[in-house]
Amino acid sequence: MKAVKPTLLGYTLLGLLHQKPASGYDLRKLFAATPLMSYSSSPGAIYPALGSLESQGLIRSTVEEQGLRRRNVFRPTSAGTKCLRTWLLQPLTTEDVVRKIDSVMMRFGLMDQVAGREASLNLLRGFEPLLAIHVAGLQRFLDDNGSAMNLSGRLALESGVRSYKGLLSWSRDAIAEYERAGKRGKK
Amino acid sequence: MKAVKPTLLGYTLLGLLHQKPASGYDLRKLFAATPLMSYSSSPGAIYPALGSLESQGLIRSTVEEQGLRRRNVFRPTSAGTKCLRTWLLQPLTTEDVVRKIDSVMMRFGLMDQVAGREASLNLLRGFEPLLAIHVAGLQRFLDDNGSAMNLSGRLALESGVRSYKGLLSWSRDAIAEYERAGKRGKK
DNA sequence: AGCGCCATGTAATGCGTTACATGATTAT
DNA sequence: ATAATCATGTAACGCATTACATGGCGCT
Repeated sequence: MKAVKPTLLGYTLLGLLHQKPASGYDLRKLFAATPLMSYSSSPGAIYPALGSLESQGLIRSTVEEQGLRRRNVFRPTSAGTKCLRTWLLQPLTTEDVVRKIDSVMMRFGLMDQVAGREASLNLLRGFEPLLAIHVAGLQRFLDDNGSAMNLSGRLALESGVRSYKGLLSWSRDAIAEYERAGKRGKK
Repeated sequence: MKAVKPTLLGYTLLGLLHQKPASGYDLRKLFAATPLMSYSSSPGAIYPALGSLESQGLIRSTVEEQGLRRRNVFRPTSAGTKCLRTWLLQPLTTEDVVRKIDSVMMRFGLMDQVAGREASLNLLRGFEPLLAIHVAGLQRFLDDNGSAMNLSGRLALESGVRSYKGLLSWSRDAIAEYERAGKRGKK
């Protein structure tokens, strides 16, 4: 078995297709219409990415001619779904928190549908302590070096610290929300 | 005169060199030691970027052999400083706010040293209303579509909204801080 | 007949990442 | 002596961006 490792965009497409089969054009519209992500809806990004997923056997396309123009509708293969799950369920690393937040949030956003609520809650429970550690480190750096920096530099750094603090409190709220939803579900 | 347009990393290096001349290795250490940015300290990023800046005439290198090993110390040329200022003082666009926040924050962080406090405050004053508009748009999308999304998807979106809200309130605090500092300075 | 949208792509370009490579110098 | 650190790079690779290209369909 060969190593198959889509890019973040690839995984994202895979996740979206898992939620609902779609054509390249559908996906482009989706990217353009939702603030979900920082991706561009450019065809030069999406069509090649779909092509590469298909050539790796992770998605399959079927042509639909339903009265209108020809549409190339993609859906994940079982290998694709498996690959997606593996990516989603991968344990979180410090590196993920420090430099790949986008990827983490994307994984989380797709998680419910593909891997279930248990898994989502699990991810959050791993996320929170890693965030707490990182926030503490940033705060420490700011305390140590802030006074030696010029105002705009210090404020820029502060904005980064705040943003991680916000994420930390978000993660706590999100855990609480899952726990509430879980209780309701079991009643 | 040819068009000279460094990348974000290039501008960042230019800004750091404006604050203090440094060698490639110094810069790598700086990137590794400070949480300032999301960049990697990999030599494969920094040395080529420095090379390209040099070949564009934006920085110049002088070899220093002060008792130790050979060090290639870079500093901006006057063209480099001018180019940096132009980038910093460029008006903010909606696009910047929606998809290039990193670049905006980097510009702000470097601003005091290169363009003065007036300019920093000016940037913030342009930033705040653009942020407010964007936050309103995100909130609107969330209100309209939130109930139709699954829990993890909605929470992921919420985290994005919160993060922009945090940035908005940061920008207000930062403006206030500049105004206080300005008053103190003029007394 | 012509304009604009639907739908799919390709080509050129440039950038960062990872990994590899080299040599000189200080510490143990 | 040899390991670690200083200091500089190069090569291969993959990826996204921008811009261009094509053709069918629907409206006016």
